[in-house]
Amino acid sequence: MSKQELPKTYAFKSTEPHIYKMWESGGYFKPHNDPNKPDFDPNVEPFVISIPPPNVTGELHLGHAMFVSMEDLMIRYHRMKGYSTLWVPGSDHAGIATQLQVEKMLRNEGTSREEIGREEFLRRTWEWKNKYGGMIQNQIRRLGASCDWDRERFTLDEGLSRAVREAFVRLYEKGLIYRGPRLINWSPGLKTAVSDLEVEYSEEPGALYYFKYMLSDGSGEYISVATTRPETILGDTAVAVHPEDERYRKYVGKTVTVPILGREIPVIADEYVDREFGTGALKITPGHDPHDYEIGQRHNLEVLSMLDREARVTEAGGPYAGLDRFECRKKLWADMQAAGLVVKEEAYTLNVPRSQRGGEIIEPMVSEQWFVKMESLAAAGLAAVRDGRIRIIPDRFEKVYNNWLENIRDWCISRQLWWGHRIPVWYCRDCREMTVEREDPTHCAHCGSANIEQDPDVLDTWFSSGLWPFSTLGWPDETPDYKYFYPTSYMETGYDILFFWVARMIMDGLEFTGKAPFHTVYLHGLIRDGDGQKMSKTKGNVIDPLTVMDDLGTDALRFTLLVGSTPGSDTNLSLSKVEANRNFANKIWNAGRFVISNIDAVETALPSEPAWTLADSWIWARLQQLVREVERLFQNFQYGEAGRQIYDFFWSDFADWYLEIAKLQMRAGGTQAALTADTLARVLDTSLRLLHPFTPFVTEELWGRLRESVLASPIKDLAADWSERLIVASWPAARQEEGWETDKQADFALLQEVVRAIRNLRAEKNVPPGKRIAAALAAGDKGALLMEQATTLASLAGIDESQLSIAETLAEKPADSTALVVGQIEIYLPLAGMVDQAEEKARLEKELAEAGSQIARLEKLLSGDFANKAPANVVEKEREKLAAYKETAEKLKAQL
RNA sequence: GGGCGCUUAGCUCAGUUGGUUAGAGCGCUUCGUUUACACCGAAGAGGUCGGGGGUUCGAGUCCCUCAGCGCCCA
Repeated sequence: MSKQELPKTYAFKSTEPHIYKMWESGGYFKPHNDPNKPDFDPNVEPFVISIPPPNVTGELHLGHAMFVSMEDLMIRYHRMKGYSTLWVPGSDHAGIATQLQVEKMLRNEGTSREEIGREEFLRRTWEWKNKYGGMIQNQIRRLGASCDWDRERFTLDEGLSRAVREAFVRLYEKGLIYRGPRLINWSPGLKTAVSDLEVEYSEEPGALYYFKYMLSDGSGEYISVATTRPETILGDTAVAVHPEDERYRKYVGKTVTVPILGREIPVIADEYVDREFGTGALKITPGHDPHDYEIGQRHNLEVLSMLDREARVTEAGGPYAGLDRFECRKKLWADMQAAGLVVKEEAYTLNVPRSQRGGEIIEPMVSEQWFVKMESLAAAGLAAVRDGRIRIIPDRFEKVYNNWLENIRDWCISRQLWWGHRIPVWYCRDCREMTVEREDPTHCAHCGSANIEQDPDVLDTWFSSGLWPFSTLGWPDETPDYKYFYPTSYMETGYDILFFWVARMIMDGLEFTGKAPFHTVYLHGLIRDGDGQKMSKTKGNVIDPLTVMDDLGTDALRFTLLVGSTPGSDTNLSLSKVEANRNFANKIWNAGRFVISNIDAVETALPSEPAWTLADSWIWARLQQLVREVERLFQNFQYGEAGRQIYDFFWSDFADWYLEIAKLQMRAGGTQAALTADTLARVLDTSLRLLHPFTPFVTEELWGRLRESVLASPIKDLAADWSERLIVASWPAARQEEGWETDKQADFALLQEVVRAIRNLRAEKNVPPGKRIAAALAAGDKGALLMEQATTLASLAGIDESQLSIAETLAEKPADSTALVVGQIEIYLPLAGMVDQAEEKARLEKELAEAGSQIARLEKLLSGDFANKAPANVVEKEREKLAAYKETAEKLKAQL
């Protein structure tokens, strides 16, 4: 018999690495049914998640910790349920972010990407990727992630690049990709176009500038116009008014003169103009404002570009050419002031477009870019959610999703960057035609010329991310993985990338594979600090998950994130919560230690006719109830609530009550001890299985020890069908109630009530904790039950069993004692010398008053419509309560 | 401007088919080192569930409305 000496405190630091290594090297993260192996069975249902790929050069933050914890929970649960489970890991090349990092490094070296050239820059970037790219994957391992690392993918891998190429060419061939000059969002700092989604709007104090647009006819009349960006006056090609605006009707069709430049531009009428805003007249700059651009299209206005790629004024700006956009604003306004064209300035809150990356002000401008036509793709995406092929959790996000897709605009996919998938388009210098092919061409497809050149731009990183669920499984090839594991099952990610990523994966999946890429989208919230503030380096409130894991353990961090969150809602994380859960991990450990030591102490085999005690039956009934609840909650994606219930069961029911009683039962020895150890082992086993998806490390470690102990003990049959490791143990099956549970639970609840009442009184009367006192109970028809539980009762309530008398009724009230009433049970504790009669009377009267008010409340309730209209079992419950209170009141009165 | 969410104990939050005495962790008070655990145990204090109205036998939970805070879209 191996007597293990387990440390008193759970040592997560030494446990976690060896457990993870055991799992990974043991192949436990791989799907048990692999389509690439000869014994593959296509009938086994797979369960698949593709990881939201972190930026390849990123560092672990709590957002990662959140999704890894959540997805690992989903994966482990399904693995234990017997699905062939696959979690595909990988990372994203993150075009802009990575390029910025490498450029920063180059700057530190005193050079730049322009200086070293494209080829060298890419070589350096790959070098950087190879050096830092593995870091985040190892940090994800520390979180316990059970993904199949052999299937790890990177968006710039050869296979995934082929997928990108295939997707682009297909869209192009279908006419869904086009190139053209359009108004796009330009990032002057990064010198690239960005998509609408990559622009964030922030409210900032600014000014509204009012000025005069003089009529060109020399009449001296003018239209007063307001703008927030005076420099764009240089690009104006019209002034618009509302067609029904009486103030301006007479000017429509005339022309006005652009200040300083002297260009004549028309006054047009358009319904878009808001008569209430500003002066009711709107300057139109089609080259630098999205709404103006549309108006310009409607009226065939000229589009002037008055800013270049660095946001400096172009030739179109005449004397201002070469000035920075903000300098120009100042100078032009000053000049206009001098020319008497200024009306006024007033304070105004601007909605400033800023780059999601870096925060600089974005300039709308016209540029030649590649776009994807979204209309048909969006319609398919909408349909998939509408008809239930895809379910979004929580469902309120379906509305957000619909709203976005219903108003979608074409997606600008070209980026003026070097790090990414290069656009597979070749331009012919001879015939000017484009060649778009799956394999790199050497000749123009139109004229055969070899004088061709590839488009210098790369694709938006999200273009490749959108293919992720199937490109990682081998698409466009029909690989065994793709055929078996695609479509995937859940897509779990933060709601902040619903549009960026989730919607695009859905559209791409439907377009390219004809299938929804997953059937369930589960969205989690953002992690904030303990006071609900967004974490940021400037605020200094960032919690580093690596530090938390170092200090408090991975299980504690995971449990905190999982239990502290509800779907779609933000989570406030504080270290005190993680500490509490570190304590929980320790509780699990110590309860486990206790159970194992008891199993090791068993010397007798189990009897053929088990005689379960009340406590045995109770804890078993509670456990089965828990299993049913957890199953129900998991099915409803309420992982947090499930975790909470397991926590409560384990700590309150199992550790606080059952373990204490088990100590007594073990003391009895023999078959009683064997039965108790058996129950301890069963309950611990099931608890660890339920907890494993939440806290994989401590449960795996402990379960291994438990299994060893059981196998080495007389109750070894219990573990006969256990797997070797908890990670692949079977998930506890929910069973139907057998009928006896309610009564046993009620009996045990009564025992608890009696114990609590006595403990309460002892504390109130300052009875020394160790002092065993006498007690006399008049228990009515509960007499038999309590007599049977006498030992337990005595032990838990600190009563000397030899001085405990339990009867149905007492002939006379024991002298010099204090009385307690629990329902129909009277409890007399002879606390000689400690009893103050007056105090005693006051206490009993207070209790009687309490009972009285309850009786009044319940009688009123039961005499009303409630008794007729509420369901019978609910009414019955209230009747029973009333009866109990009446009995209590009765007994209390007798005391007074 | 449109949409969504939140408002529950001093603090941070649970509470999803409405069931009548609203829970947890931390913090607080009192007591305690009995051979699983002081990262612990026992006992306790603490809430008109944001305001108002409605539906219902019954509302923290459903509906309307107001207020404050936050987020998304335009």
